[in-house]
Amino acid sequence: MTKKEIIKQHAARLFRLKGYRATSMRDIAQEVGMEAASLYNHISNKQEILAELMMHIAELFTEGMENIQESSLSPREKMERLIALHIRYTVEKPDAVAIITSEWVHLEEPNHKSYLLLRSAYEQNIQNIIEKGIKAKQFAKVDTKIAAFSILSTLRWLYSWHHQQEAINPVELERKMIQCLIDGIATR
Amino acid sequence: MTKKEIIKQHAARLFRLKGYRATSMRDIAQEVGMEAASLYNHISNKQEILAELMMHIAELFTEGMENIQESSLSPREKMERLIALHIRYTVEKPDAVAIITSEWVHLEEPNHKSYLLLRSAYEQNIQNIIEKGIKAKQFAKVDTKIAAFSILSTLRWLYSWHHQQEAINPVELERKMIQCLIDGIATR
DNA sequence: TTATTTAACTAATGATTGTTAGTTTTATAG
DNA sequence: CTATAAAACTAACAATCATTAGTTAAATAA
Repeated sequence: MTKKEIIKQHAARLFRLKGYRATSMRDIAQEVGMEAASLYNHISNKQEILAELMMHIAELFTEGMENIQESSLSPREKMERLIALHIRYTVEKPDAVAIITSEWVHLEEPNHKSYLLLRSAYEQNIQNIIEKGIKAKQFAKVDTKIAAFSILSTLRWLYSWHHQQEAINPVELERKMIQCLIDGIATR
Repeated sequence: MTKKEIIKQHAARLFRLKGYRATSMRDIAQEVGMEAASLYNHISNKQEILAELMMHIAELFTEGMENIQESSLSPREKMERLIALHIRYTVEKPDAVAIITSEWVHLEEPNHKSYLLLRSAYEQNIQNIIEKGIKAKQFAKVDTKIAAFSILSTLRWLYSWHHQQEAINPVELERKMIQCLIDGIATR
Protein backbone atom coordinates (compact mmCIF):
# COMPACT_ATOMS: atom_id res chain seq x y z
CA MET A 1 0.00 0.00 0.00
CA THR A 2 1.43 3.36 -1.03
CA LYS A 3 1.77 6.25 1.41
CA LYS A 4 -0.98 8.06 -0.49
CA GLU A 5 -3.32 5.16 0.13
CA ILE A 6 -2.40 5.14 3.81
CA ILE A 7 -3.17 8.85 4.01
CA LYS A 8 -6.50 8.38 2.25
CA GLN A 9 -7.41 5.53 4.56
CA HIS A 10 -6.77 7.55 7.70
CA ALA A 11 -8.49 10.58 6.21
CA ALA A 12 -11.54 8.46 5.38
CA ARG A 13 -11.84 7.38 8.97
CA LEU A 14 -11.57 10.94 10.27
CA PHE A 15 -14.01 12.26 7.66
CA ARG A 16 -16.51 9.67 8.82
CA LEU A 17 -16.02 10.43 12.51
CA LYS A 18 -15.80 14.23 12.44
CA GLY A 19 -16.85 15.25 8.93
CA TYR A 20 -14.73 16.71 6.12
CA ARG A 21 -14.79 20.32 7.28
CA ALA A 22 -14.07 19.49 10.89
CA THR A 23 -11.07 17.35 9.93
CA SER A 24 -7.90 19.40 9.53
CA MET A 25 -4.81 18.45 7.59
CA ARG A 26 -3.02 18.45 10.93
CA ASP A 27 -5.52 15.88 12.24
CA ILE A 28 -4.83 13.64 9.26
CA ALA A 29 -1.08 14.11 9.58
CA GLN A 30 -1.10 13.18 13.24
CA GLU A 31 -3.04 10.01 12.48
CA VAL A 32 -0.58 9.04 9.74
CA GLY A 33 2.38 9.99 11.92
CA MET A 34 3.93 12.92 10.10
CA GLU A 35 3.71 16.70 9.87
CA ALA A 36 0.85 18.33 7.96
CA ALA A 37 3.20 19.80 5.37
CA SER A 38 4.66 16.37 4.62
CA LEU A 39 1.29 15.16 3.40
CA TYR A 40 1.78 17.34 0.35
CA ASN A 41 4.61 15.11 -0.84
CA HIS A 42 1.91 12.54 -1.59
CA ILE A 43 -1.30 14.42 -2.26
CA SER A 44 -1.94 17.71 -4.01
CA ASN A 45 -4.57 19.08 -1.61
CA LYS A 46 -7.29 18.20 0.88
CA GLN A 47 -10.07 18.21 -1.69
CA GLU A 48 -8.22 15.61 -3.76
CA ILE A 49 -8.41 13.16 -0.86
CA LEU A 50 -12.16 13.52 -0.59
CA ALA A 51 -12.70 13.42 -4.35
CA GLU A 52 -10.64 10.28 -4.88
CA LEU A 53 -12.23 8.48 -1.94
CA MET A 54 -15.71 9.35 -3.14
CA MET A 55 -15.27 8.77 -6.83
CA HIS A 56 -13.67 5.40 -6.31
CA ILE A 57 -16.50 4.00 -4.21
CA ALA A 58 -19.10 5.68 -6.42
CA GLU A 59 -17.65 3.85 -9.40
CA LEU A 60 -17.67 0.55 -7.54
CA PHE A 61 -21.39 0.93 -6.92
CA THR A 62 -22.00 2.04 -10.48
CA GLU A 63 -20.16 -1.00 -11.82
CA GLY A 64 -22.09 -3.25 -9.48
CA MET A 65 -25.34 -1.79 -10.72
CA GLU A 66 -24.27 -2.26 -14.35
CA ASN A 67 -23.48 -5.90 -13.73
CA ILE A 68 -26.88 -6.41 -12.18
CA GLN A 69 -28.69 -4.63 -14.98
CA GLU A 70 -26.84 -6.50 -17.71
CA SER A 71 -27.74 -9.82 -16.13
CA SER A 72 -30.77 -11.85 -17.12
CA LEU A 73 -32.03 -12.07 -13.56
CA SER A 74 -35.63 -11.40 -12.62
CA PRO A 75 -36.47 -8.04 -11.02
CA ARG A 76 -36.74 -9.62 -7.60
CA GLU A 77 -33.40 -11.35 -7.99
CA LYS A 78 -31.87 -8.07 -9.15
CA MET A 79 -33.20 -6.38 -6.04
CA GLU A 80 -31.64 -9.10 -3.92
CA ARG A 81 -28.32 -8.68 -5.68
CA LEU A 82 -28.49 -4.96 -5.05
CA ILE A 83 -28.97 -5.52 -1.34
CA ALA A 84 -26.00 -7.89 -1.38
CA LEU A 85 -23.92 -5.28 -3.21
CA HIS A 86 -24.53 -2.69 -0.52
CA ILE A 87 -23.88 -5.09 2.31
CA ARG A 88 -20.64 -6.16 0.68
CA TYR A 89 -19.16 -2.68 0.35
CA THR A 90 -20.51 -1.52 3.70
CA VAL A 91 -18.62 -4.36 5.35
CA GLU A 92 -15.54 -4.07 3.12
CA LYS A 93 -15.20 -0.28 3.08
CA PRO A 94 -17.32 1.20 5.84
CA ASP A 95 -15.52 4.54 5.94
CA ALA A 96 -15.81 5.17 2.23
CA VAL A 97 -19.48 4.18 2.25
CA ALA A 98 -20.13 6.53 5.15
CA ILE A 99 -18.44 9.39 3.35
CA ILE A 100 -20.33 8.86 0.12
CA THR A 101 -23.66 9.27 1.84
CA SER A 102 -22.88 12.13 4.15
CA GLU A 103 -19.90 14.13 2.88
CA TRP A 104 -20.68 14.52 -0.81
CA VAL A 105 -21.91 18.08 -0.20
CA HIS A 106 -18.28 19.09 0.35
CA LEU A 107 -17.18 17.99 -3.09
CA GLU A 108 -16.12 20.93 -5.23
CA GLU A 109 -16.89 21.27 -8.91
CA PRO A 110 -16.57 19.49 -11.24
CA ASN A 111 -16.59 16.45 -8.97
CA HIS A 112 -19.73 17.55 -7.19
CA LYS A 113 -21.66 17.61 -10.44
CA SER A 114 -20.36 14.31 -11.75
CA TYR A 115 -21.09 12.61 -8.44
CA LEU A 116 -24.70 13.81 -8.57
CA LEU A 117 -24.97 12.46 -12.10
CA LEU A 118 -23.75 9.01 -11.04
CA ARG A 119 -26.10 9.15 -8.10
CA SER A 120 -29.23 10.01 -10.03
CA ALA A 121 -28.43 7.40 -12.66
CA TYR A 122 -28.15 4.87 -9.84
CA GLU A 123 -31.52 5.89 -8.39
CA GLN A 124 -33.04 5.72 -11.86
CA ASN A 125 -31.81 2.15 -12.20
CA ILE A 126 -33.47 1.12 -8.96
CA GLN A 127 -36.74 2.63 -10.08
CA ASN A 128 -36.35 0.80 -13.34
CA ILE A 129 -35.95 -2.54 -11.58
CA ILE A 130 -39.04 -1.89 -9.48
CA GLU A 131 -41.09 -0.88 -12.51
CA LYS A 132 -40.17 -4.07 -14.33
CA GLY A 133 -40.94 -6.02 -11.17
CA ILE A 134 -44.43 -4.56 -11.08
CA LYS A 135 -45.01 -5.39 -14.75
CA ALA A 136 -43.76 -8.92 -14.13
CA LYS A 137 -46.15 -9.10 -11.16
CA GLN A 138 -43.29 -9.89 -8.81
CA PHE A 139 -43.90 -6.60 -7.06
CA ALA A 140 -47.13 -5.02 -5.92
CA LYS A 141 -48.37 -1.78 -7.46
CA VAL A 142 -46.28 0.48 -5.28
CA ASP A 143 -45.15 4.00 -6.05
CA THR A 144 -41.81 3.31 -7.71
CA LYS A 145 -40.18 6.54 -6.56
CA ILE A 146 -41.14 5.97 -2.95
CA ALA A 147 -40.19 2.30 -3.02
CA ALA A 148 -36.82 3.06 -4.58
CA PHE A 149 -36.13 5.83 -2.12
CA SER A 150 -37.19 3.71 0.80
CA ILE A 151 -34.92 0.82 -0.06
CA LEU A 152 -32.00 3.01 -1.01
CA SER A 153 -32.08 5.06 2.17
CA THR A 154 -31.98 1.89 4.23
CA LEU A 155 -29.07 0.56 2.20
CA ARG A 156 -27.20 3.84 2.39
CA TRP A 157 -27.52 3.93 6.15
CA LEU A 158 -26.43 0.44 6.75
CA TYR A 159 -23.02 1.78 7.73
CA SER A 160 -24.40 3.87 10.58
CA TRP A 161 -25.41 0.86 12.63
CA HIS A 162 -23.50 -2.04 11.14
CA HIS A 163 -20.51 -1.31 13.37
CA GLN A 164 -22.62 -1.50 16.49
CA GLN A 165 -23.79 -4.96 15.53
CA GLU A 166 -21.86 -7.71 17.17
CA ALA A 167 -20.03 -9.63 14.47
CA ILE A 168 -22.54 -9.42 11.66
CA ASN A 169 -22.79 -12.44 9.44
CA PRO A 170 -23.21 -10.89 5.97
CA VAL A 171 -25.16 -13.86 4.62
CA GLU A 172 -27.65 -13.78 7.45
CA LEU A 173 -27.84 -10.01 7.30
CA GLU A 174 -28.65 -10.25 3.61
CA ARG A 175 -31.47 -12.69 4.19
CA LYS A 176 -33.00 -10.57 6.94
CA MET A 177 -32.74 -7.39 4.94
CA ILE A 178 -34.38 -8.99 1.93
CA GLN A 179 -37.19 -10.05 4.21
CA CYS A 180 -37.68 -6.53 5.61
CA LEU A 181 -37.09 -4.50 2.47
CA ILE A 182 -38.84 -6.63 -0.12
CA ASP A 183 -41.34 -8.75 1.72
CA GLY A 184 -42.21 -6.18 4.39
CA ILE A 185 -42.77 -6.77 8.05
CA ALA A 186 -46.53 -7.39 7.98
CA THR A 187 -47.79 -10.95 8.27
CA ARG A 188 -49.25 -12.55 5.16
CA MET B 1 -41.24 35.93 15.70
CA THR B 2 -38.26 37.19 17.71
CA LYS B 3 -34.95 38.10 16.10
CA LYS B 4 -33.40 35.05 17.72
CA GLU B 5 -35.94 32.82 16.02
CA ILE B 6 -35.26 34.53 12.70
CA ILE B 7 -31.55 33.90 13.13
CA LYS B 8 -32.13 30.26 14.04
CA GLN B 9 -34.38 29.79 11.05
CA HIS B 10 -31.81 31.14 8.61
CA ALA B 11 -29.05 29.23 10.33
CA ALA B 12 -31.05 26.02 10.06
CA ARG B 13 -31.36 26.47 6.32
CA LEU B 14 -27.63 27.10 5.91
CA PHE B 15 -26.71 24.20 8.19
CA ARG B 16 -28.83 21.94 6.01
CA LEU B 17 -27.36 23.22 2.75
CA LYS B 18 -23.68 23.51 3.68
CA GLY B 19 -23.32 21.78 7.04
CA TYR B 20 -22.62 23.27 10.46
CA ARG B 21 -18.85 23.57 10.12
CA ALA B 22 -18.98 25.03 6.63
CA THR B 23 -21.50 27.69 7.70
CA SER B 24 -19.80 30.75 9.17
CA MET B 25 -21.35 33.33 11.46
CA ARG B 26 -20.79 35.77 8.61
CA ASP B 27 -22.87 33.56 6.32
CA ILE B 28 -25.71 33.55 8.82
CA ALA B 29 -25.43 37.29 9.41
CA GLN B 30 -25.58 38.03 5.70
CA GLU B 31 -28.69 35.91 5.34
CA VAL B 32 -30.37 37.69 8.25
CA GLY B 33 -29.21 41.08 7.01
CA MET B 34 -26.81 42.27 9.67
CA GLU B 35 -23.15 42.09 10.67
CA ALA B 36 -21.79 38.92 12.25
CA ALA B 37 -21.02 40.69 15.51
CA SER B 38 -24.61 41.87 15.81
CA LEU B 39 -25.83 38.29 16.00
CA TYR B 40 -24.35 38.16 19.50
CA ASN B 41 -26.96 40.61 20.74
CA HIS B 42 -29.43 37.75 20.33
CA ILE B 43 -27.53 34.51 20.73
CA SER B 44 -24.63 33.59 22.97
CA ASN B 45 -22.63 31.58 20.43
CA LYS B 46 -22.78 29.44 17.31
CA GLN B 47 -23.11 26.19 19.18
CA GLU B 48 -26.19 27.47 20.99
CA ILE B 49 -27.97 27.85 17.65
CA LEU B 50 -27.28 24.25 16.71
CA ALA B 51 -28.13 22.91 20.16
CA GLU B 52 -31.45 24.73 20.41
CA LEU B 53 -32.48 23.75 16.90
CA MET B 54 -31.62 20.13 17.51
CA MET B 55 -32.96 19.74 21.00
CA HIS B 56 -36.27 21.33 20.10
CA ILE B 57 -37.00 18.97 17.21
CA ALA B 58 -35.64 16.01 19.17
CA GLU B 59 -38.12 16.73 21.92
CA LEU B 60 -40.95 17.01 19.41
CA PHE B 61 -40.19 13.54 18.14
CA THR B 62 -39.80 12.20 21.66
CA GLU B 63 -43.17 13.62 22.66
CA GLY B 64 -44.75 12.17 19.53
CA MET B 65 -43.34 8.77 20.39
CA GLU B 66 -44.60 9.01 23.97
CA ASN B 67 -48.09 9.83 22.75
CA ILE B 68 -48.02 6.82 20.47
CA GLN B 69 -46.73 4.49 23.16
CA GLU B 70 -49.25 5.68 25.74
CA SER B 71 -52.11 5.06 23.32
CA SER B 72 -54.07 1.81 23.20
CA LEU B 73 -53.46 1.34 19.50
CA SER B 74 -52.36 -1.95 18.01
CA PRO B 75 -48.68 -2.32 17.03
CA ARG B 76 -49.50 -1.88 13.38
CA GLU B 77 -51.51 1.24 14.06
CA LYS B 78 -48.66 2.57 16.19
CA MET B 79 -46.29 2.00 13.30
CA GLU B 80 -48.62 3.88 11.01
CA ARG B 81 -48.81 6.76 13.48
CA LEU B 82 -45.03 6.84 13.64
CA ILE B 83 -44.78 7.15 9.88
CA ALA B 84 -47.33 9.98 10.01
CA LEU B 85 -45.31 11.68 12.74
CA HIS B 86 -42.19 11.75 10.62
CA ILE B 87 -44.00 12.92 7.53
CA ARG B 88 -45.60 15.71 9.51
CA TYR B 89 -42.40 17.18 10.87
CA THR B 90 -40.48 16.62 7.66
CA VAL B 91 -43.05 18.75 5.85
CA GLU B 92 -43.44 21.27 8.67
CA LYS B 93 -39.78 21.70 9.60
CA PRO B 94 -37.62 20.25 6.83
CA ASP B 95 -34.47 22.14 7.85
CA ALA B 96 -34.60 21.07 11.48
CA VAL B 97 -35.30 17.47 10.47
CA ALA B 98 -32.36 17.52 8.08
CA ILE B 99 -30.06 18.86 10.77
CA ILE B 100 -31.09 16.32 13.35
CA THR B 101 -30.12 13.43 11.10
CA SER B 102 -26.89 14.77 9.68
CA GLU B 103 -25.41 17.48 11.93
CA TRP B 104 -25.73 15.93 15.37
CA VAL B 105 -22.04 14.96 15.31
CA HIS B 106 -21.22 18.64 15.76
CA LEU B 107 -23.07 18.94 19.03
CA GLU B 108 -20.71 19.60 21.92
CA GLU B 109 -21.09 18.07 25.37
CA PRO B 110 -23.30 17.82 27.26
CA ASN B 111 -25.81 18.21 24.43
CA HIS B 112 -24.14 15.56 22.33
CA LYS B 113 -24.62 12.98 25.04
CA SER B 114 -28.19 13.88 25.84
CA TYR B 115 -29.12 13.82 22.18
CA LEU B 116 -27.72 10.32 21.81
CA LEU B 117 -29.74 9.25 24.84
CA LEU B 118 -32.97 10.56 23.34
CA ARG B 119 -32.06 8.91 20.09
CA SER B 120 -31.39 5.46 21.46
CA ALA B 121 -34.54 5.59 23.57
CA TYR B 122 -36.44 6.41 20.41
CA GLU B 123 -34.92 3.47 18.56
CA GLN B 124 -35.67 1.23 21.51
CA ASN B 125 -39.32 2.25 21.33
CA ILE B 126 -39.53 1.31 17.66
CA GLN B 127 -38.05 -2.09 18.39
CA ASN B 128 -40.55 -2.47 21.19
CA ILE B 129 -43.47 -1.79 18.86
CA ILE B 130 -42.18 -4.33 16.37
CA GLU B 131 -41.67 -6.97 19.07
CA LYS B 132 -45.22 -6.55 20.28
CA GLY B 133 -46.43 -6.68 16.70
CA ILE B 134 -44.73 -10.01 16.21
CA LYS B 135 -46.24 -11.40 19.42
CA ALA B 136 -49.65 -10.14 18.33
CA LYS B 137 -49.06 -11.83 14.95
CA GLN B 138 -49.56 -8.56 13.13
CA PHE B 139 -45.92 -8.68 12.02
CA ALA B 140 -43.90 -11.56 10.62
CA LYS B 141 -40.97 -13.00 12.54
CA VAL B 142 -38.46 -10.43 11.36
CA ASP B 143 -35.26 -9.39 13.10
CA THR B 144 -36.53 -6.52 15.23
CA LYS B 145 -33.27 -4.58 15.15
CA ILE B 146 -33.02 -4.75 11.40
CA ALA B 147 -36.67 -3.95 10.86
CA ALA B 148 -36.51 -0.97 13.22
CA PHE B 149 -33.35 0.30 11.61
CA SER B 150 -34.74 -0.17 8.13
CA ILE B 151 -37.90 1.79 8.80
CA LEU B 152 -36.17 4.50 10.78
CA SER B 153 -33.52 5.18 8.18
CA THR B 154 -36.19 5.62 5.55
CA LEU B 155 -38.14 7.98 7.79
CA ARG B 156 -35.04 9.94 8.68
CA TRP B 157 -34.11 10.43 5.08
CA LEU B 158 -37.51 11.54 3.96
CA TYR B 159 -36.26 15.11 4.01
CA SER B 160 -33.53 14.43 1.47
CA TRP B 161 -35.96 13.83 -1.36
CA HIS B 162 -39.24 15.30 -0.15
CA HIS B 163 -38.29 18.72 -1.52
CA GLN B 164 -37.71 17.31 -4.98
CA GLN B 165 -41.18 15.87 -5.04
CA GLU B 166 -43.68 18.05 -6.82
CA ALA B 167 -46.24 19.20 -4.26
CA ILE B 168 -46.41 16.13 -2.05
CA ASN B 169 -49.80 15.31 -0.64
CA PRO B 170 -48.95 14.19 2.92
CA VAL B 171 -51.99 11.94 3.16
CA GLU B 172 -51.16 10.11 -0.04
CA LEU B 173 -47.50 9.98 0.88
CA GLU B 174 -48.42 8.39 4.19
CA ARG B 175 -50.49 5.71 2.52
CA LYS B 176 -47.73 4.87 0.05
CA MET B 177 -45.05 4.76 2.70
CA ILE B 178 -47.13 2.47 4.89
CA GLN B 179 -47.47 0.19 1.90
CA CYS B 180 -43.73 0.11 1.23
CA LEU B 181 -42.42 0.07 4.80
CA ILE B 182 -44.90 -2.26 6.45
CA ASP B 183 -46.41 -4.37 3.70
CA GLY B 184 -43.30 -4.54 1.53
CA ILE B 185 -43.07 -4.33 -2.21
CA ALA B 186 -43.42 -8.03 -3.03
CA THR B 187 -46.75 -9.30 -4.32
CA ARG B 188 -48.86 -11.42 -2.01
C1' DT C 1 -38.33 66.09 25.37
C1' DT C 2 -35.29 63.35 27.94
C1' DA C 3 -33.49 59.07 29.85
C1' DT C 4 -32.84 54.41 29.20
C1' DT C 5 -32.59 50.28 26.99
C1' DT C 6 -32.03 47.56 22.85
C1' DA C 7 -29.72 46.41 18.89
C1' DA C 8 -27.06 47.72 15.32
C1' DC C 9 -22.29 49.11 13.91
C1' DT C 10 -16.77 49.16 13.21
C1' DA C 11 -12.57 47.36 14.51
C1' DA C 12 -9.82 44.21 16.34
C1' DT C 13 -8.46 39.77 18.81
C1' DG C 14 -6.16 35.28 18.98
C1' DA C 15 -6.77 30.82 17.17
C1' DT C 16 -6.94 27.78 13.38
C1' DT C 17 -7.19 26.83 8.62
C1' DG C 18 -4.92 24.92 4.05
C1' DT C 19 -0.91 25.50 1.85
C1' DT C 20 4.00 26.97 0.31
C1' DA C 21 9.09 27.67 0.70
C1' DG C 22 13.21 26.17 1.95
C1' DT C 23 16.00 22.75 4.29
C1' DT C 24 17.45 18.37 6.09
C1' DT C 25 17.17 13.56 6.45
C1' DT C 26 16.40 9.01 4.45
C1' DA C 27 16.30 5.76 0.84
C1' DT C 28 17.70 4.30 -3.79
C1' DA C 29 20.84 3.73 -7.89
C1' DG C 30 25.23 3.94 -10.14
C1' DC D 1 31.13 5.22 -1.70
C1' DT D 2 28.87 8.69 -4.14
C1' DA D 3 25.14 11.02 -6.50
C1' DT D 4 20.38 11.51 -6.91
C1' DA D 5 15.79 11.30 -5.80
C1' DA D 6 12.10 10.86 -2.39
C1' DA D 7 10.10 12.17 1.65
C1' DA D 8 10.44 14.03 5.94
C1' DC D 9 11.16 18.38 8.59
C1' DT D 10 10.66 23.62 10.43
C1' DA D 11 8.86 27.94 9.69
C1' DA D 12 5.90 30.84 7.89
C1' DC D 13 2.07 32.69 4.81
C1' DA D 14 -2.42 34.77 4.05
C1' DA D 15 -7.10 33.78 4.77
C1' DT D 16 -10.78 32.80 7.59
C1' DC D 17 -12.83 31.60 11.84
C1' DA D 18 -15.79 32.67 16.22
C1' DT D 19 -15.91 36.02 19.34
C1' DT D 20 -15.13 40.54 22.17
C1' DA D 21 -14.72 45.57 23.01
C1' DG D 22 -16.20 49.82 22.37
C1' DT D 23 -19.32 52.96 20.00
C1' DT D 24 -23.31 54.69 17.60
C1' DA D 25 -28.01 54.58 16.18
C1' DA D 26 -32.84 53.25 16.95
C1' DA D 27 -36.65 52.17 19.74
C1' DT D 28 -39.09 52.64 24.07
C1' DA D 29 -40.52 54.73 28.59
C1' DA D 30 -40.68 58.53 31.60
